[in-house]
Amino acid sequence: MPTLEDVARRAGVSTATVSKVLSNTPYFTEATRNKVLLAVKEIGYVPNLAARALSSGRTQIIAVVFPYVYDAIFADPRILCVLEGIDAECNLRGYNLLISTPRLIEGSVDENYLQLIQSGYLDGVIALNHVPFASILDPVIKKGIPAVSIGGPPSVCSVSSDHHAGGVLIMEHLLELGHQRIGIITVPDSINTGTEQLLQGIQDAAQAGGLDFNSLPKAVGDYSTASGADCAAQLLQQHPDLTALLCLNDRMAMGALQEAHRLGLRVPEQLTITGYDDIPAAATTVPPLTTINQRSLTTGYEASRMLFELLNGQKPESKIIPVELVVRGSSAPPARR
Amino acid sequence: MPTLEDVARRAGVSTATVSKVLSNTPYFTEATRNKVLLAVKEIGYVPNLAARALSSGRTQIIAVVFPYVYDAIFADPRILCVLEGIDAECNLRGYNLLISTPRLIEGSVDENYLQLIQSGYLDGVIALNHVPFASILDPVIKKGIPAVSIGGPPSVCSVSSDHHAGGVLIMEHLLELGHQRIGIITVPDSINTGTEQLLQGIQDAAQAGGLDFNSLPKAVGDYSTASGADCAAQLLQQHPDLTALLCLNDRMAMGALQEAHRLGLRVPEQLTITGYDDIPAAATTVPPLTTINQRSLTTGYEASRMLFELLNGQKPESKIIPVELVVRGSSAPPARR
DNA sequence: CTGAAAGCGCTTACAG
DNA sequence: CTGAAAGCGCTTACAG
Repeated sequence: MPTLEDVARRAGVSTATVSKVLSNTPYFTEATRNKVLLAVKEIGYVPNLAARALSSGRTQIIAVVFPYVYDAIFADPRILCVLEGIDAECNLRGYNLLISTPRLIEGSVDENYLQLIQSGYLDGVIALNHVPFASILDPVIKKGIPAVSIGGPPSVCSVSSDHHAGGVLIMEHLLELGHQRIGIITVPDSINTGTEQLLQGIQDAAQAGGLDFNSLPKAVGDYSTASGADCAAQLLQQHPDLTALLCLNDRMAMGALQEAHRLGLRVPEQLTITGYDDIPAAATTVPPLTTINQRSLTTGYEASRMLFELLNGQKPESKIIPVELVVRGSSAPPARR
Repeated sequence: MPTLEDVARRAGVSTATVSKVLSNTPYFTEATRNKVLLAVKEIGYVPNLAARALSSGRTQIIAVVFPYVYDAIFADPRILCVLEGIDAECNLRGYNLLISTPRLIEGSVDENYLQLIQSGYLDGVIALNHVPFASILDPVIKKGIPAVSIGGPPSVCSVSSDHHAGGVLIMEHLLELGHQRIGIITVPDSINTGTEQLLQGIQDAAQAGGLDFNSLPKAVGDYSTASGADCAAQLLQQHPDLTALLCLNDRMAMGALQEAHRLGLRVPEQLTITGYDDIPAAATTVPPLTTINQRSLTTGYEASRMLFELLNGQKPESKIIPVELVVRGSSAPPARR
C-alpha cells in the first residue's frame, strides 16, 4: 500500500506538505496543491487510519452503545431507527460507526466494553439509555470522551422523547372520542426511563378531562405481546363495560388486539385499543393501531448532530423531541348503549 | 493515560517484556509475568488500540457491510438478527464491530466506503449480500481483507440459507394439507439472490406432488405489505376458487391477510396463507403466520466463525444453513365443497 | 508558503 | 528468559 512518503516523492514535496494539503490547510500554492492531489490520484493513495489516529489522537470512529439487556435487543425497532439516523449523519461526515453492546456483569459492565472505552479508539459515544443502566456512561465520562445520551437521565448532553406529551395526546384522543371507561395496560414502575412521564401525561390529561385516573382499571404487563393479551383478558373479564384499552406500548396493544379477536369483540366498533411507539408492525395489524410515534429517526439524527457539535468544541443544549399522535383504525367512538 | 512505558518502569522491566507478557507470549518467569500484571493493574493500563494497530497491522475491528439499497434497511429483521449473531461472536473474541452501509452511486459504491476498506482499519469483513450488489466485495477482495459473504454469489467464503429446501417445505406443507388450487404471490425475477432457488424448490415440490407449477395463478408484488394486499385482491378476484396463497415473504403475506379480512374471508378456514422469513411480526398476526424460518442468528454466528477461521489462516468451507418450517395458525386443510 | 524532525504508543525481529 | 532498537505511517509545532 502506498504511503504518504510515496506521494511526497512522486510530487516532489515533503511528507509534511502532503499531509497538510490533504487536511485542507490553507497557505499553499495552487501549483503545489495540484501536484500533490495529482500524485495522490495517480498512485491511489489512501491514508492509513491507524497511523493518523496515533499521531493526531482522533480516530474518526464514534460508537453507539446499547446495553445488552435482553435477547431481542437487536430486534427493537426503536434502537434500529435511531441507529439509522446516526448512520446517515456519520456517513455524511466521513465518520465510522462502531456498535458495542456491553453485557451487564454483577452490576457493572463487561471488561471488553471498559477496554474499548479506554483504548483511545473512540472520538465520541452515543449511548442508548432508554433502559436505566447508569454505569454505561460512567467510564466514558471518566475518560473524557464527548458523549450524548438518548433517553435516560441527562447526566450529559441528552436527547429524549417528550413522553409526557405522548401521554397527554393519547389520553386526549380517547376522551375526545367520548371514552370514559378506559382500561390501562401498564408496566411495572420505572422499569424503563420515560414511563413515569408518560403515565404522568396520561394522568394529567385524564384529570383535565374530568376523569379520575386512579380509579381507572389497570393491569400490569411486561411489554410483551403475550402479556398484553393476558392483561386484556383480565381487564375485560373484570370490567366488561370498558370501551377502550390504553396500552403503554404497541406490542402489548397487539396482544390486546389478539385477545379481542379471540373474544369476538370487534375493534374498533366494540372496543378501542391504542398503543405507544409506532413500531413498523403497528401499521399492519388488523385493524392498524392508533399509537404515538417517537420520531426515532429524528432522535438519532439530533443525537449525532449534538455529538458532532461537541467534537467541534461547542456546547449544545439537551433536546426534547416532540412526539406525534398517529390515528389509525383501532380507535373510534364508543358504541352507543 | 498510562502507556506501556509507564508499566515497564513500574515493573522494572523493558517495554518489550510488558508487550510480550500482555500478548501471552510463553517463555517468561512466573515472577516477571506477575510483576508486569501487577503493574498493569496498579496503574490501570489499557493498551492504545491505534498504536497497536499501527505496529502490528491488526486492528481488532471487523466490519459488517450492507448496501443501503432502500430506506428501511435498518428495519429489516433479517439483517438485525444476523447482526446479533455476529455481535455475540465478536464480543466473545474481543473484536469490535463496525457497521458500514455503502451507498450506491452510479453503479459503484461511495467514496467513503472505498476509503474505509483501504484505510487499513479492518481486519475482516462480513458482507450481507442478499441483495445482489457485486461491487461491494470487490474492493475488499482487491485489498486482500479476509471476507465472508452472507447470501449472494459465493465469490468468497459464503454462508447462505437453503432456499430450495425452503420452497420445497412450504409447498409440501400445502400439498399435505390437501391444497391444489394455490395462488403464488411472488416478486420480479432475480431482484434478490435466493429467490430463484426458492421458486425452484416450490416448483420441484409441486411437480413431485403432481401439480403443474406453471399453471398456478401468480401475482407479482414488491415485498411490501401493500403489494401483498393488492396481489391477494387480484388473485382472489380472478380465481375465487383458490384455497391457499403462498407468499414469497411474510410482509406480503401480512398484506394478503389484511385483504382476506377485508373480503370477509376467514383464515385459515376459508383461505390458507403462508409467508417466508419468519419475521417477528409473523408470530403476532391474527392468525399467526405459517412460514419458513431462515435461522438468521445461526447465519450470523456461522459467518463470524468462518471469518475468525480465515483470520487464523485456516480455509473454511462455504456453508448452507438449513431452514425450518414453522406451522402456525394461518394454514389448514381446504374447506370441503 | 514549505520542510526537517520529533513523536504518537505500540510490536517484533534480532541478539544475547 | 529478557532487552535495545528499529519501525509502523501519519501529524504537528517549530523554523525559515
